[in-house]
Amino acid sequence: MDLENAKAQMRKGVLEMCVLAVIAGRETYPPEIIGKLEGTNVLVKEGTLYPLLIRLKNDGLVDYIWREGVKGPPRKYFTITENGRKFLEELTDSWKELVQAVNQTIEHNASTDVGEAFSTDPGAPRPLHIEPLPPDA
Amino acid sequence: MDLENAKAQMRKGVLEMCVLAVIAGRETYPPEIIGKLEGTNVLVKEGTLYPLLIRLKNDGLVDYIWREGVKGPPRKYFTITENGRKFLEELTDSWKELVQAVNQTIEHNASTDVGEAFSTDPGAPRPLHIEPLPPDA
DNA sequence: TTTAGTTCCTTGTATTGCATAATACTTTAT
DNA sequence: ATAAAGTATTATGCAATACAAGGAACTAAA
Repeated sequence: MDLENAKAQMRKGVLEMCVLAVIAGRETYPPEIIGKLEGTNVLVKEGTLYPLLIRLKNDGLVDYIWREGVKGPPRKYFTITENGRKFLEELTDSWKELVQAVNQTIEHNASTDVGEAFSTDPGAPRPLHIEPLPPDA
Repeated sequence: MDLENAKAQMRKGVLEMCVLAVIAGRETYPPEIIGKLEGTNVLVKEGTLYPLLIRLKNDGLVDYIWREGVKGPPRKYFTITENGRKFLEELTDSWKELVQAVNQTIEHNASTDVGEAFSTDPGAPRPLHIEPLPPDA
C-alpha cells in the first residue's frame, strides 16, 4: 500500500507555504529550516529544500545574505520580502479555504448512508434498470 | 505570480482522498463526483478524474458496475471497498495530522518578530559577524 | 433514417514539483 | 596533513494532475 506516498503527495502542495512561513518568522538558514519543520512533523530533505529556495529567490519572494557563524562554513541566511509576505498571506488564505472544503467533503460523506442512494435525495440520478451492461465492454 | 498554480498544487495531494470520500458517501458516477467537489470548491477535470478512478480500481480501493440511467448512455457507478474504507481512514488521519502541523507552522511564525532574531531564543544560531562574504560567490 | 445534440467515458502529451542520492566546498579538530 | 563535521549544490527520476482532443452510447427531431 502506498500510504506513505499519499502522505508525501499531500505534503508537496504545502511545502512552499511552510518554508515561506518559517522564513517569515525570522531570518534563518536551510538546515535550521529543516529542523523547524521536522519539529512539526513536516519532513524535508536538503535536495528538496535548496531548489525550492532558489525558486523563491528567483520569484522575488525571499532574499538572502551570507553570514559567518561561530563554527563551520558560512551560511545563507534567508529573509522574506514584501512580495513574499503578500504571497504568503494569499497562500494561507487559500490553504484555509482548502482545509474547509476538504473537511466538509470528508465529514459530509463520512457516514455509510448507502440506504439513501435509491430512496431520498430527489436531485440525485435515478438508476432505473438495476443490472449491468456487458461488464467487460 | 502563480497563486493559481500554488492552489492547484495544494489540491493535488488531497484529490485522491476527496474522491474516495465522496464515493464512500454513496455509490456515484464520475460527473456527479465532479459536481459534488465543485460544490465544495474543489475543481476537477474529467481528464484528471477518470485516470484517478482507474488507479483506485486497480488498487482495489473502489469497484464499479454499469447501470443504465433514465437518459443518456450507461454510467459507471463506483462504490468503495473494504480496503478502500480502511485506506480512506488512514488518509484522513494523515490529513488531520498535516493540517495540524501546517497550522502550527503558520501560526507560530506568523508574527514579524524580527527583533528577536539576535536577542532572545538561546537555542537559535548566533550569527557573529554581521556582514556578508562575497555576495556573488 | 439521417442529423444534430447530450451525456458519458477514454487517451495522449505536457508540466509541475518533490525524492533520492551523490558531490563539492568550507571550516575545525586531531 | 588528514579526517570529520557542517553547509550548499546538482543530476536523475518518479508521481500526479492539467490540458486538450476525441470516441462511444443514447435521445430527439427533421
